[in-house]
Amino acid sequence: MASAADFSLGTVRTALTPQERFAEFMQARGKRITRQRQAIVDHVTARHEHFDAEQLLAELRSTPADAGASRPTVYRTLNEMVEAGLLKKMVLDGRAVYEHDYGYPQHDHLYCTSCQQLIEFSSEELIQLRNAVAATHQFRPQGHRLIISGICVNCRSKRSTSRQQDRV
Amino acid sequence: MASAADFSLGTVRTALTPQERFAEFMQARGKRITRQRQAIVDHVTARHEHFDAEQLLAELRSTPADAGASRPTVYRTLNEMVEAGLLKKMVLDGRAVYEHDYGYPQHDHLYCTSCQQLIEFSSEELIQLRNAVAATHQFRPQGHRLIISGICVNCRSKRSTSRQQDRV
DNA sequence: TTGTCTGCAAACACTTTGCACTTTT
DNA sequence: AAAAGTGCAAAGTGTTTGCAGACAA
Repeated sequence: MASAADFSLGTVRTALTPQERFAEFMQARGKRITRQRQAIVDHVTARHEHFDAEQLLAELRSTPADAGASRPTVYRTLNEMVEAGLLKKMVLDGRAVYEHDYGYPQHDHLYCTSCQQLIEFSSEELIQLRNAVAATHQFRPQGHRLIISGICVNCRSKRSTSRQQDRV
Repeated sequence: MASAADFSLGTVRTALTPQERFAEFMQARGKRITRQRQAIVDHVTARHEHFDAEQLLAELRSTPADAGASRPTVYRTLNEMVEAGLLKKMVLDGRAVYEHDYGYPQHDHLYCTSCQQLIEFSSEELIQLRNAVAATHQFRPQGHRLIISGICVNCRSKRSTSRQQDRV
């Protein structure tokens, strides 16, 4: 049977396309690649922004080509994509927000509480800090999530006009 | 009118007790200190662990002295306590978890995905890292949240017996 | 053909809200 | 007495699930 780990071309680049990886993951557990699942994976793969389930659902519906998918199917498929390692899920203001994970380097976020924009950043120091802290507590780290909330440049300037600002 | 900021005794220590601060906050906006609100604030203040709304509700109900409070009142009061700066709220696995904020130094968490335990830690370096990153993006930081998930010492040892491990 | 999917509607967990009655100030 | 609070039941979110018909392998 084929294995994704057999290849290793350089740094973060991965051997399989997200679609291939998904197919492999699904096949491995006897799940099928249906029209809906394919449409969802393709659509998500085509864009690199953060998004939530309802957004995706709406976009799929407005797409002429693929006939879209129902809400349950969208939610089910997003979960499968997270399990497959294609997407990473985070919870913001009560709803799940997804971002690409497969083939992307580890990173964290700046979250603008005024316009809800997520800005990515990576920090090698943070990883080291994380490992050091974990070691101190004899804790085995599996992952982490840092969200720095505040006001982004855009909102800082137009802040004077309309009252912005929300919870942290 | 009285102001909490008039005092400033030393480092992290605060002048008013949580109860006093809450009372001041409420008075300032014409809200009353009812039996229920008092019971909730007292109960929460008496313990320093992390907790969620349902837990608190159950504890209040099982407490003989105060007759407890209804679910809506518990939720309403928790929100008020967060607004008053007494509690900090974070969302974990779908529900809100609260911890003391007033008079406590900034800290972050290690989260055991096996037993759901939260372990606190503080890191001055993290604050600096945060500010440096924010500065790079001309972002005005208002707060941050770092959660390192993994397996705690206890679960690491008893891990062999029953299969643990969950999502990040 | 067989077993997995889909979509619908209903169920869910957590949290908030409308409203009549109660309580604090 | 006046204003704000409480509790109940109901409404809301966002997300999941049972099930009968639809479809991929």
